[in-house]
Amino acid sequence: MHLADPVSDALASLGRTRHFVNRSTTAERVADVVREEVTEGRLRPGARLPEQGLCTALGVSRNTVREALSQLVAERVLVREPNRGVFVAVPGPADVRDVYRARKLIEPAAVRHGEAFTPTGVAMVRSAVNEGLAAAAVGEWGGVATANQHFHKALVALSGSPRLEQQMALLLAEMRLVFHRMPEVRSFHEPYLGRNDRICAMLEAGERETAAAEVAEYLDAAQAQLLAAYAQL
Amino acid sequence: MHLADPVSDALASLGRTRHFVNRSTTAERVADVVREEVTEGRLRPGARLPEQGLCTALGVSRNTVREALSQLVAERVLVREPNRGVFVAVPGPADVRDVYRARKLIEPAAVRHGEAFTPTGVAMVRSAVNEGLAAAAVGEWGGVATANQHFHKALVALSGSPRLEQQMALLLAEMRLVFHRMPEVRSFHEPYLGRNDRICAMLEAGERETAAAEVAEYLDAAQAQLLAAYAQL
DNA sequence: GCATATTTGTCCGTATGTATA
DNA sequence: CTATACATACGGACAAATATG
Repeated sequence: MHLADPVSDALASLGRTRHFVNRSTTAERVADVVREEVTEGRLRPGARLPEQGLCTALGVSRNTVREALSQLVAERVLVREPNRGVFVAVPGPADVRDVYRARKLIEPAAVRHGEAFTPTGVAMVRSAVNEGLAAAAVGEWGGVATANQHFHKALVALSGSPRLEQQMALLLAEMRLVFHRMPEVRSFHEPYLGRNDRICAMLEAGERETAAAEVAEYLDAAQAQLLAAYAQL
Repeated sequence: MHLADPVSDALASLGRTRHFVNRSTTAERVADVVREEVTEGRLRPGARLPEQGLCTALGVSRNTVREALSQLVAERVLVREPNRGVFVAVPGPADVRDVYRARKLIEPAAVRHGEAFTPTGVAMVRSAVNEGLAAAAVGEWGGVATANQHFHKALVALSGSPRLEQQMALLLAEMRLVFHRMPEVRSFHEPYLGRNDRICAMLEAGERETAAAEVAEYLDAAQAQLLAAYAQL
């Protein structure tokens, strides 16, 4: 089975640890495994996930698999086509536009009015910026992409709202699917390293208003670049 | 069973319609029924939902029930306590604060910068305002509460983002649980009818900035009133 | 266009671990 | 502490929908 290989590599023991560490349910662990397979790009957008295949690969029952898949469908990582199965989501231009519509409301607002604008909060932003610079220095473009997500996650964390952070996590997970559809991931994030640094410096200087405006402009540019890439696809 | 009565009243036929109208899966329909039972207040916060009881009441299998319950847990309508079962969520003061934290970022931003600020979008807001006034005129305070939710839903719809609208729907569902914990629901929404009308008038006049500021103040007042009510509880 | 095989959606029975009276 | 109730997870079964030859 074409998808059994990467999946079975990544888990080895799901039911085995059940008796020792029952820190979560089996379905949750299955969902975690599949989610990581998707976000890491080993399961590409459009890939089919047959229930039976996952059962044998993961060594769990079909009921458990179905529960995990339902959860991931709710997270928009997978989509369910009735009586046909579940597939890795394939975000189109309309999805990109809507994700950025939501981000352009949430991120600047969190920067501008967030209640968690504290030294530690800003330090988290700085940490993400440095993580990106370090990854770029050694040419790890996958690491740059991850650091970029941490950057935007840290921006929303300035809101101080766990619910908004969770929503942002879903939007960023969708963004990973968008990037996995593109051929040139390496060069995409690099231009934004400098912008991240500048925005972070504004935050460290307490200039929230200008930082928020810069974030909005940043998101506009990123969206335009992505849609342009989609057009040539 | 103490919870079988209201549930069994509300459905009558779940599996029966399966052969005729298969518009959605059984799990989805079960989730819809339970969600409505909760939002309508027939299942109160803290109520327990035993899987077996739901099975017999709804005439579906445990697998289907578990799938539906998982979905509602993801929506924060229910909470799962490992190996103990699922319960209707009991939002505390911290939840109220966080829901309003998120709303105070999203709603004013949607009013201020939303891409769907159109005559039809504003008309939806006006429609919700009128719905509330009509319900209040005949003393239907439950209808006033529902109309109020439609009002805030319409505000976020001005963003033009389906994803933000869905997120808002989750937040409003949590708010219903908050209201169901309070004894005086009737009088709570009434003072806001006038504010809704004023905000709508500002939108109709194109004064988005002042409307957004008014929405922010509105939300602050509502949060304070709710937390005060929680303190005397 | 039709017959067949595959997969989903759903149900049932059962075993085991956990929490509570 | 025992016993009961329940959640968790498994495996098997079948009809219906879909895909395939």
